[in-house]
Amino acid sequence: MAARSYGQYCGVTTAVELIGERWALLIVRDLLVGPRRYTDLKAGLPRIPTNILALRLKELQDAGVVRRVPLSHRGLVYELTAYGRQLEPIVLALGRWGFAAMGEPDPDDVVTADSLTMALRTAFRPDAAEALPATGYDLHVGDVGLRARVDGVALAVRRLDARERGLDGEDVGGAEAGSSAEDQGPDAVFVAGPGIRGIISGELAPDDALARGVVRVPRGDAALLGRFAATFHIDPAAAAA
Amino acid sequence: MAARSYGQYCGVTTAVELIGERWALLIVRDLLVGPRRYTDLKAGLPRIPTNILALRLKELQDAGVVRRVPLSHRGLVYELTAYGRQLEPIVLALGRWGFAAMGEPDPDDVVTADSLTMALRTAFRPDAAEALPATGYDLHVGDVGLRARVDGVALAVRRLDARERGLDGEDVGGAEAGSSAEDQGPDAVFVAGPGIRGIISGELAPDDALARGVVRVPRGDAALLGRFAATFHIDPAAAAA
DNA sequence: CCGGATCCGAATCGATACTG
DNA sequence: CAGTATCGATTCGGATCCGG
Repeated sequence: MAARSYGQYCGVTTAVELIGERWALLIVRDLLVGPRRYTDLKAGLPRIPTNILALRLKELQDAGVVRRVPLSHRGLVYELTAYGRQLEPIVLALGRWGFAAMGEPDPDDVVTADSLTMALRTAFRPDAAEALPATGYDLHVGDVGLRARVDGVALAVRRLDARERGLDGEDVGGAEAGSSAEDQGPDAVFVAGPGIRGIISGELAPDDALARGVVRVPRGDAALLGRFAATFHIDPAAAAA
Repeated sequence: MAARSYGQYCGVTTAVELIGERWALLIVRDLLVGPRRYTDLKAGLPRIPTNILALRLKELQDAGVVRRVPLSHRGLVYELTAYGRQLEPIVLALGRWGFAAMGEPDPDDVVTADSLTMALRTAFRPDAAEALPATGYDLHVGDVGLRARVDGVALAVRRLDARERGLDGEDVGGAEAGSSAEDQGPDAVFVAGPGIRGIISGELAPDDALARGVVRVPRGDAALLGRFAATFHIDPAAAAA
């Protein structure tokens, strides 16, 4: 028996031996959003030591959770195996559970695109979305920008690139440059804000104005905020505040 | 920010900070079966260092997951708070996930009463049980003895005490001494066996005969084995072997 | 830049001994 | 029973370095 084994023949014990080491489940969280290169993972986990990231990736491969895929062109990505993808409901449930214990963010806590994407998936209520017309939302939290498209019971979240994020500060909703062909612009744009922070579990405060928070719905009506709240299970009172 | 924090404002990160330390989730697993004293936990986690157990219990209390309750008579127990109990579906799902990766037990792996109880809860299919008449099963794995009573969609598992476990070796099913008033004796008695090992994720092999495994249904018919397999989602072929 | 490997001090874990 | 105290063994964190 390995020296560091828990010494029990049990499913929970086995699971914890596979994905219970420090940082491992956060790597899985980011890979649940999509395949990622080594550097992407490092950027998404700013405080992970590089040797630990390399070690965990090896261990997760040995565990059959992660696969290393060379890219046709050059470079390589890590992606979850089918077995690893089975962790999705568990990670989402853990996120929901942990969310309830979250207080105010520490001043130098960070919100990453992948953690925010998973937070949206966590909060998404397909049953609430099903009754509504398809809607797109842009979310800006710190320097992360995401576009969430809700359509029937489906949720699609993608990152906004630098051009699309160009619309910040006071002219939110004005610029339209970045919208790509297959993906119409958002029906609403949210910036930081306490209500948003509530659901998407993230607020980054690079400047004071943003820290105090704003929720703006520049291209739709205020009812969109309520729809957003219902779809993502925000406390509407907090969102309205 | 604490030096050891992951530095992210995210539900998953928060959850992992609360219950991601080594041994923590296994303490939660055992407490999901019921309140336990310090020495019970130590016995259920044979390889945990005592200082780590003490430290984790403090951390879990600070996290609001565990509560320390003085006993009226003397001594004290640890129990989960309502927030801690919300981890049950997550721990069960993790157990199911880890179960799929379990190979043969290491020779000195151990099966504890609490891990076995949680394994039964993990494998239990209320929908399969619902159609069946109420049935009791006694399970003997190594020196752990449990009585599982399946009734409608409910599953109740309790430990057999030393007297009740007295029926081992060749005279399994013979002795009836220990059955208490409110809890009729079992309809079937299972001893170790490969099929059993399959579901309940446990085999301890104190002697060779037991290691090779036996499945016996002394007081019912063989159909009980199939019923057990369905209710706890065993591979019937493996169970029959 | 990407994908790590290496080195070293700091923090944590594990084993054992001891105590109210 | 319910833990502390101590100390060596591991692991983690931070920084630097390296080959493609």
